Amino acid sequence: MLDMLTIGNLAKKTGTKVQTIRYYEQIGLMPEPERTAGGQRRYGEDELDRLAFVRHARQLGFTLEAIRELLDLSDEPDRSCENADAIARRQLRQVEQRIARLEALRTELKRMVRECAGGQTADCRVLEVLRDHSECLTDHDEIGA
Amino acid sequence: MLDMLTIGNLAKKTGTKVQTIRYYEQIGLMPEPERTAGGQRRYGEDELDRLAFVRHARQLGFTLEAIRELLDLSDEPDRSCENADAIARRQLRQVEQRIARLEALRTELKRMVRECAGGQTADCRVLEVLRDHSECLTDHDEIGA
DNA sequence: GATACATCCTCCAGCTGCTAGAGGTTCAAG
DNA sequence: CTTGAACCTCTAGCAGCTGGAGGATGTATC
Repeated sequence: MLDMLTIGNLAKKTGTKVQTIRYYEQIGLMPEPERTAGGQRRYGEDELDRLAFVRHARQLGFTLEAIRELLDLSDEPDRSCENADAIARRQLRQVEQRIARLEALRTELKRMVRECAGGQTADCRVLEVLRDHSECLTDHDEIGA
Repeated sequence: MLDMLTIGNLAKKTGTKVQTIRYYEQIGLMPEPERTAGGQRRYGEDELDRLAFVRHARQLGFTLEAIRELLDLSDEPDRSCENADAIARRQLRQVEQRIARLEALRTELKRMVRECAGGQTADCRVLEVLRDHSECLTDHDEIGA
């Protein structure tokens, strides 16, 4: 019980909010930790490592579902790492698609901003381009990032 | 009443889902349209233009809040277009930040995938990197896209 | 022991931007 | 006049958290 962390300290060490940790527990991404007699959570090294893993994967843009898979794989050290590799490749593909899409947006936004002469909204290029899709040069058909 | 559109036809013309149009009405982004005696929505040109504007701005990644501002500006043709310009610039900055961030992720993911030798999960580079943040070369501190 | 007060607890609601479904009504064509 | 597609309202759900209310606990100090 010496090196046990409160949820607040665990949060600090991993750069996570307290509520987020409880949320991860609720959805089964983090295990139910030990509790004090009074019902407060206490965490050990294992949980610290696990949460660090989760956070790091989140920073790399993995979904919680993908992280769940990675954690499961990580728990079975004898299996082939094919699966983990596939998940990472999939993530890489998604990131590349998002970059391509955002680059198209950037082009269009830059053009809008560049052409704005700064007069009245009646002649604003920004608003005009938004009004008339046919003025766009790039493809940006899907919505979202 | 001749050239009035049903919600379904408006949806088709703008590439929007019917529910989404009703949602936009609910949050005040689209006006309450005329109704038939039986209570069905009927749309005219103005609404078609407005929805096209909204959809186009969404495709360019503007938030609904930003779109609301742009629509308000668009309704006041005499005012300076400074504000519209500022909104577009802000959007451009955000897109550029997201690109920079995703590029850092791409670098890291590529490295992970490249180094994976295809053995067992115990030695998997993908999992190892996720476990140990210090192995990362790039900054990717914020979460999300 | 008593007290103070930071931190913890659970539960619930809300964020963005839609999307889906249940259960019922209206419209237009034949 | 009947059929059937499209419409209506209402509610709930998705990801991934975040915040707050209202109350209990843990620890330091007196």
